[in-house]
This record gives sequence, C-alpha cells and structure tokens, in this order.
Amino acid sequence: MPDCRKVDEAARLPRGFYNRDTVTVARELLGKWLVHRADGRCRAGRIVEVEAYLGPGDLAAHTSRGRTKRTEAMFGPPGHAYVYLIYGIHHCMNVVTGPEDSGTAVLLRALEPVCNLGDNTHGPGRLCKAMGIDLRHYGADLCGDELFLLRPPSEPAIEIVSRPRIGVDYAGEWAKKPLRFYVRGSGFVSKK
DNA sequence: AGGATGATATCC
DNA sequence: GATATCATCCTC
Repeated sequence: MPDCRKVDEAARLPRGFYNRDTVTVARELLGKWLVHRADGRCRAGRIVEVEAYLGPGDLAAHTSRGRTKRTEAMFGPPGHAYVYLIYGIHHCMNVVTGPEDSGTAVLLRALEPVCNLGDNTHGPGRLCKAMGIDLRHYGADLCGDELFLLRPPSEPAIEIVSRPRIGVDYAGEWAKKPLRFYVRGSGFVSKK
C-alpha cells in the first residue's frame, strides 16, 4: 500500500491538465491521486471511476439548465471543485474542466484508499464522506494546498472501460452515451 | 422496494 | 412562499 509521505514527492497536476477536452481529462484522471489536507491530517485516494459531463448541451449535466448560483462553479475556470449536496444527504465532487464558461466537469465516483481513508470509498457520496469533502469546498482551487490532485510517484498501466453513466435515465439519448470510465479490475467501481 | 433529508430550481 | 426533483446510500 502506498504511503502518504509520497504525496510530497509527487507532481501536482497543473491548471493546464484540466483545461482540455473533458473526456480526455476524465480518462486521464484514472490512476491519479486525490489528496485532502486538513487539521494536520493528510487523506489520499487513487481515482478509479469517473463520469464526464459535457456542458449545457448534455441533458444529464447540471449546466444543461443554464447558469445558476448552484452551477456557477461548473461554469468557472478549470481546475476548481464543483461540489453539491444530493438527496439531502450525500455530497458529490466534480473537477471543472475545459475553458471557463464551458460548463463541463468530471464527477469523481470511486477511489482506492491510499492513506487515512476507510474502505468505504466507492460511490460518489461515500468518496466525499471518506475524504471529508463538503460544501465548504465548493469552488475550491485544486491547484491550492488543501485539496488537490497529483500524478503518483509510480503510475502503473491501466485498462480503461467505458460504460453509460449512472442515475441519469431522465436524460434521453444522453443517458446512453458511454461517458463513465473506470479502471478494469479495480474492484472498487460501481456495480452494473 | 422504499425512505432519508436539504438545497435548489421552478412554479405559482 | 410552496412544491417537485434530485449525477445516492442504507435498510428492510
């Protein structure tokens, strides 16, 4: 099991990483580490499942209903967090991608524990709970020092599987598009 | 299969 | 100001 000390020797993902095509970013986020430093504690997990949301034209994306106070962060500049509360209980975290105003983002759905996480890290709600992410992180700069992503010290080759996104049946044709990506064989991805 | 639980969008 | 709707998870 990798160690949290390795966080300091790993390369932080630069702003430019996020300022690209959303599907490209989604696929490349697999295998990267999500790190949260707070209260003198460092929590980290390896991203193994994500979903791409392609902006106002994507009927499954929150930004398809236009710019609102809630979706403001998703329309913001890349490399920031779009966090929202769902079903009154769970938080979900997205990484904002593409140029500012594009309204595109990648939902983080599952992690493999790296350090200081329990084993309840699969599923977007449990991911946020394990990482201690909530609405305080709405709009947080992922190039900052508290919540960030990095390229791990060693990044093993992975095989990427693409499938339809989960929980977006209302989105018509968009519900069928294979915009969910996960690491084959991880064992920590959503069933289905 | 259904309930929890609250922010938000979309209606009056 | 009321209400319907959730990019979910847990329990029954």
